[in-house]
Amino acid sequence: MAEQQRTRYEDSDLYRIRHSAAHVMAQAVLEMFPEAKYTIGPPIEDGFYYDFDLPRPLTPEDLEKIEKRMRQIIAGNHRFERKVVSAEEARQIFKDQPYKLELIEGLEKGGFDEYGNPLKEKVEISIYQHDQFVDLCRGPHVESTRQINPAAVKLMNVAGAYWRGDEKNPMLQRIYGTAWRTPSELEEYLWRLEEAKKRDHRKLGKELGLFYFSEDVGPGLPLFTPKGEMLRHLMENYVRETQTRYGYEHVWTGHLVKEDLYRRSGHYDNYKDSMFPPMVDENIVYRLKPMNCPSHMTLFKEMGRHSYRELPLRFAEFATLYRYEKTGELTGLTRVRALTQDDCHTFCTEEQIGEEFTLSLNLIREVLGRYRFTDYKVRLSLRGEGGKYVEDDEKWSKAEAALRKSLDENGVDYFEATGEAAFYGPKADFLARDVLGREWQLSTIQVDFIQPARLGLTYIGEDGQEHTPVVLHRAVTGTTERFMGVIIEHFAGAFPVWLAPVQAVLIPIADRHLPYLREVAQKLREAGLRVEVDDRGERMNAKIRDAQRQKIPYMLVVGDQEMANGQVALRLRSGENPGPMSIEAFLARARRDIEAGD
RNA sequence: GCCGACGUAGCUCAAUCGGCAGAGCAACCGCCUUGUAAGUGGUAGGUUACGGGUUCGAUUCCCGUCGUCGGCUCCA
Repeated sequence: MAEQQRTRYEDSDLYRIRHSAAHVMAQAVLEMFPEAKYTIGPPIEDGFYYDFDLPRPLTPEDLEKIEKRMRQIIAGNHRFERKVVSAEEARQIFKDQPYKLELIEGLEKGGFDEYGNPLKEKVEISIYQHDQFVDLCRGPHVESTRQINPAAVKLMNVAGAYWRGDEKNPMLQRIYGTAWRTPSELEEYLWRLEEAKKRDHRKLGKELGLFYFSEDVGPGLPLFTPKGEMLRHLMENYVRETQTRYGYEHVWTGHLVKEDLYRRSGHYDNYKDSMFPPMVDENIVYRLKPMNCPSHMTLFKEMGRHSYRELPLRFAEFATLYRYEKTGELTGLTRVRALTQDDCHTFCTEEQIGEEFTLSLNLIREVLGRYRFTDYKVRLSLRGEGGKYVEDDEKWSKAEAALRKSLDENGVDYFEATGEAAFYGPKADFLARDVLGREWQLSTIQVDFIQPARLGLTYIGEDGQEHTPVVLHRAVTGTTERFMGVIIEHFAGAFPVWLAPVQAVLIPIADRHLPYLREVAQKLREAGLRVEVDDRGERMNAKIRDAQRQKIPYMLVVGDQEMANGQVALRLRSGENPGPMSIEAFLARARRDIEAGD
């Protein structure tokens, strides 16, 4: 996990190129819409954007025109001139630009950057001008528009975005663009996008016949086919067995909970809008369970008085939760309304936090490794400004100190992010990169000093007195649905043998081989393999083609020779052809591959 | 929820100006009995997402609803 020593993005050529391209784009847009109000336009990963307040929605044809005009501006070889100005001068320059005036006010008042984050140093107000276009900007830029390669710039799409990212603010139009040093870099980036599209789990999920969504059932509520459910089962079973080996115990706490419990835990105030609407029976109000912590804590309480000798107590559950995500937030399996968490709550003493953290960490490392996620980083998510965090400075600093200590003692490299904590405590979040370099938040370990006290949890300590336990919240793969989406894309649908819903398909060359094949299939099933016999009235070639497209790890072809010798001819989805071998030899090979995680 | 685009057969996509909705694959029924990525003939498949409006006539134009996609916001 060691961070490579390299130039920060902010100091790179690419950053300057993209930042400058954003200015050029803003110029082109302002020429097209002189009454446009322009706001901010920073470089981002792989490109840049600029937000505008425009008199009408942009069309794809507009983008083409803007892009064309950008190339002309670039060809003009205009210098980027930086100038430091006073707030007063800045206000004069941007007198018709209300968003810029708001930014100037922010800069003047002790300094906030364009994202609204407070700046540490006193800020100097600077403007950049090229050609006829002036922008309030900290820089840096390239020296001249000529340093932007016009053949390596492309406008991508238009999207809505709230001014300053606040949904109470007006909606602006954001144009996304990408810019690179050379056309071949641009080509490679576009290829990467294409590749990502091919791996899209929504597309592959349908092609591989794993899951569907239906308007009849409802948005964000996936339906899993037999193959999809097999995959779920394999995923959950693997984590379950691993957890058991690590000393976690599984509990089950159902799907409905009295709303009152969530009022006491604090979830109601924070999340009532993203819970499904209440179900009322006489005068009792129930909710579909959106999280497990209060249920697990209640179970802890109901199990009677706890001695310190019983701790740590680790309650794990594969619980399907229901969250009323806003319709616009739903995306395939990665954001659904019915989600199955591999959740765990560890009840322990303050002294045990370190050990329990290490246990969770080792579990997470093992599981992510098995799924071939080797590149991940850890984010220490801390509380930020704003009202959602429970007020109790002492408990927060204790939790934060405990988490930091655990991370340090385990030699984990981490970076910090304020405002990313849960309302009840800080988190260590694991962000894994998939083979295409995209980042996913998967595992999490959270330290909670708040909820156990709120819900009145106690144990009897060595001193005979009541104490409040600490709760560690922990998830490994996060949710089955989302993780399935991620691994579909990570493996491009070609799951390792241990995860493949169908591990082998048996293909006869002619119908007369079918009885023998069925015998072989039975043997393989008895040995624990998931196999299918392809007995359709198709030719072998067509069956191989279909098996390839289903990304089935092993194709076992049988003709007269194999049948005579009690063999199968193995073909792999890679196209490799190890050829005829005995059933035992094939089983040995399959066992080896499963063990190795291939 | 907000901004924008989109919604035609199970899938991928056609349909000129508003004039009888079409192809490939898949499915089904035959024939072929096959040696490592599509053998071949035929059949069937549609309230053009849903509801309303304009029109002699709507897949096409207008309005609304639902859903999907790209973002924003949110993510216990």
